Amino acid sequence: MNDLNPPKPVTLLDIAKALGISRTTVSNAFNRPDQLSPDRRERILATAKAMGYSGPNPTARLLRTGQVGAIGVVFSESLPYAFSDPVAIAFLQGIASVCEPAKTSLLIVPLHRGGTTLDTVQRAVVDGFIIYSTPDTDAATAQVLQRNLPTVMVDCSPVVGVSSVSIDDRRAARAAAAHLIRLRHTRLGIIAMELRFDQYEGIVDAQRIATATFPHALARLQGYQDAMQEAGLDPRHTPIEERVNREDGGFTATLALLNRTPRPTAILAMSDRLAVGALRAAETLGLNVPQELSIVGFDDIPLASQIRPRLTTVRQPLVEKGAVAARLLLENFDQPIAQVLLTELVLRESSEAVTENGDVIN
Amino acid sequence: MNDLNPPKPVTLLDIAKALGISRTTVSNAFNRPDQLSPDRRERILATAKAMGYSGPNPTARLLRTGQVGAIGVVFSESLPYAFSDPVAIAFLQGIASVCEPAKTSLLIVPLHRGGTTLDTVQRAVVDGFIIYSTPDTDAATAQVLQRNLPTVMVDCSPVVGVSSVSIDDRRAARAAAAHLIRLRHTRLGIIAMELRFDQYEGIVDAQRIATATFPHALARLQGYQDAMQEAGLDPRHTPIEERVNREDGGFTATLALLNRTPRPTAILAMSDRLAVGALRAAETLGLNVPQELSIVGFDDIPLASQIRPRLTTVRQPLVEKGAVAARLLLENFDQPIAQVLLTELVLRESSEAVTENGDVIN
DNA sequence: TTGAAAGCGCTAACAC
DNA sequence: GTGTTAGCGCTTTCAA
Repeated sequence: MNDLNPPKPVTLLDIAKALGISRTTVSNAFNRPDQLSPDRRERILATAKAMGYSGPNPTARLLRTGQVGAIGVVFSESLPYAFSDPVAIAFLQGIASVCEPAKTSLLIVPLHRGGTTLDTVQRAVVDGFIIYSTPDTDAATAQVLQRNLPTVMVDCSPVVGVSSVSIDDRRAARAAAAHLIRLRHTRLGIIAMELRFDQYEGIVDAQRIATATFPHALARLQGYQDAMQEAGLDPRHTPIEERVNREDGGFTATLALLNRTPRPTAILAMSDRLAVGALRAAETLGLNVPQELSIVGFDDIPLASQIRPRLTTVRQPLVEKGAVAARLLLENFDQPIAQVLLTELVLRESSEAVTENGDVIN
Repeated sequence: MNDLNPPKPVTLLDIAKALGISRTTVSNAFNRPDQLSPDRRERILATAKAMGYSGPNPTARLLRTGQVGAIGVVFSESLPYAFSDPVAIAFLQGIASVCEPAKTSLLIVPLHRGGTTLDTVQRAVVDGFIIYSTPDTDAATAQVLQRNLPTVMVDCSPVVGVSSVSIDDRRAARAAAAHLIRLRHTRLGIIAMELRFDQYEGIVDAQRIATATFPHALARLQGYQDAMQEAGLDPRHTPIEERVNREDGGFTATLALLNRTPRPTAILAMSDRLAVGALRAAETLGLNVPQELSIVGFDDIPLASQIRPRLTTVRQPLVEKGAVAARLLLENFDQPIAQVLLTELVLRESSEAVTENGDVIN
C-alpha cells in the first residue's frame, strides 16, 4: 500500500557508503549504542532516516542471530472456527498473557487441511510451537514435530519426548455424569463433539467409538460411561448424538435426543457450546430447565455463568492452560514435562434432582 | 524441548555432501520436484529424513525469496485484553477468514508499552501490517509505518497514503442517542470508554474531551452530543462517566450515573461490554430494564442478543471489518483505499419510551 | 537433468 | 571507537 514504486529498499551498506563509514558502525548505531560515540550515532540515525531506511531487515538479522521472538500456534480446526470458540480464545488469552511480558509474538498458523502441502508449518518463522487439540496420527502434528523446534502439545495424545498440557478429561466427565446420577437421573442423553475428523453428525454406536481419533472427546465419553457403569446403568441404553461443536449442533442433538422414548430427563453435553444449544432447544420446546430437563456442560466458558439458567458444568482452567503451555515453551526445560491441570464440577442452576415417578422435586 | 543437545542442525549442504551431489539438486528436491528425476528425488528425501533434516530453513529461504506468508496485527491494547474483548476477537476472526484460504499466517505482535523500545514491531517477520484502533500520534503506529511495508489501519485516524477501514462512529452514535430521545428520554447518562491512554476513570469534562486521543471514542461521544443538540438538549447537562472498556467499568459507571439527581432514565454505553455492565448494575439496584431504565450499547457483539433483556445497540460489522482489512492488505492495491463500513441501529428489549411524568409506558 | 557461483542483508569476531 | 572479513542457509541464474 505504501510503497507504490518500491525504489529498492535502502540497506545498511547504502547508509555506510553515503557516510563513508563501514556497515558495522551503522549496524552498531542501531543495535549497540554503547559501541560508538553519541554524536556519530546521532548522525548515522539521522542519515538513515533521511534516506528512508526502514531499520535493519528482520530476516537478515534473523539469519545471523537465530532468535525470532515468536512462537507458533497450530489449531486442529480452521482459524475462523477457532476464533469463534470461547475455549480456544481463552486458551490464546493464556498464551498471550505469558508472551506479552516476554516480548514474544504469536504466530497463528493456518493448516489449510484440504490442500496437499502443510507448508505454512514449514515456512513458519518461529522459535517453537504450541499444538492445540489435534487428533491422533495427524499430518500437521507430524509436520510440526519434524521442524525439530521446542514444542508443547495441548490436549493431544502424548508423544514421547514432547512436553504436554492437558486435563483428565475422563475423570472430569465421570464427575459430571455421576452428579446427574446422584440426582436420580437414569435416562440420560449424551451430546458428543466430533470424535474424528470426518464431518459425521448423528448417532454414535460402538463402531464409531472404536474408531474415534480425537482423544479428549473420546475420553469424555468414556468418563460418562464409567459413571454409568459404576451406578449399574448400562451405557448402551444411553443415546449419544455426535455434532460439530457449535451451539446449533447442541440444538439439533437435543431435539433428536428428546424425540426418543423414553425421553431423557438429563443431558450431558461435552462442551458448554453444545450445552447452550441444548438450553435453546429446551426453550424452543417449552421445557423448563432444570425442572423438566437437566443439562450439564463442560469447560465453564464465561457465557456459562452469564446465561439463565446458569449452567452446571465442569470447569477446566482454560486461560491457565494456555499460560502453562507458553511457559513450558519459553522456559524450555531440558526434560519434557507433562502437566495435568485440575478440573472441578461447578453446580449452578441447570441441573436438578428427579423424583421417583420421573417428575422433578426441588 | 525436543533438542536436548542440539547437534548442530543438518543443512542442505550436509545432505548434498553425503550424497556427493550439489546443494542445488537437494534444494530442487524440496522445492521443484519437476526439476529432477523422481527416483533421484526419492533418494534425496530419504537421506534427508535419515539425517534428521528439518526441511529448508525458513529464515534463509526468506532472505532469498522475500515472501513471508504472514501478516502482522498490532493492537493498541494489551494482548490479554484483546483476547478478552469480543470486538477484537470478532475482528481477528474476520482477518483469519481471509488469511486461511490465502495460506497466510497471523503474527500477533505485543507492544509492551511500558518498555522503551518497540522492537517487537521492528523484528516482526511479516509481509505487511494491520494496525487496530491505536490513538492519534502513537509511537507504535509510527514504528509500524516506518517499516515501509503495506499497512492497513483500522479504526484509527487517517494517515495519508495508508489504507484504512472504519465506520462512521459519530453518525452511528448519533442514531443511538436520537433513538432514546425519540422515546422521550431527556435525562441521559453516558458511559464512555477510554478517551486517552492514561488509565483515567471518572467524570468527563470539556477539558478531558478536548484532550481525547482515541478517535473513535471521541467520535461516538460527539455523535451522542450531536443528537442532543439537534433535539434542543444541552449536552453539558448530560453526565459522562469514563471507564476502562470492561463489564465492571460499565457497572461502576452506571452506579455513579444513577446516583445523580435528577436520575437518568436512559444510558448510552459506548460499547456492549459497558452496556452489559450497566445491565448488571440495574439488576443489582433492582431496577427493571427497560421499564425503569433504558440502555443502549454499541458494537452488537454476540452476547448482546443472548442476554436478557436483549440489548438495543448499534451494530457494526465486526467480522467484516477484519475481513476487509485483510483483503485490502493481501490484494495490495496500488492506491491507498479508505473503506467506511455501514452501521445499523438494532432495536431490541433494553430500550423503551418514557412517559410525560418520567414514568414509563410500553 | 544437474552443478557452480553469486549473493539476499545482516551481525559477530577480531584486528586496527 | 571503528573497520575488515567471513559467513548464517538458502535459492537463483546460468552454464554444462
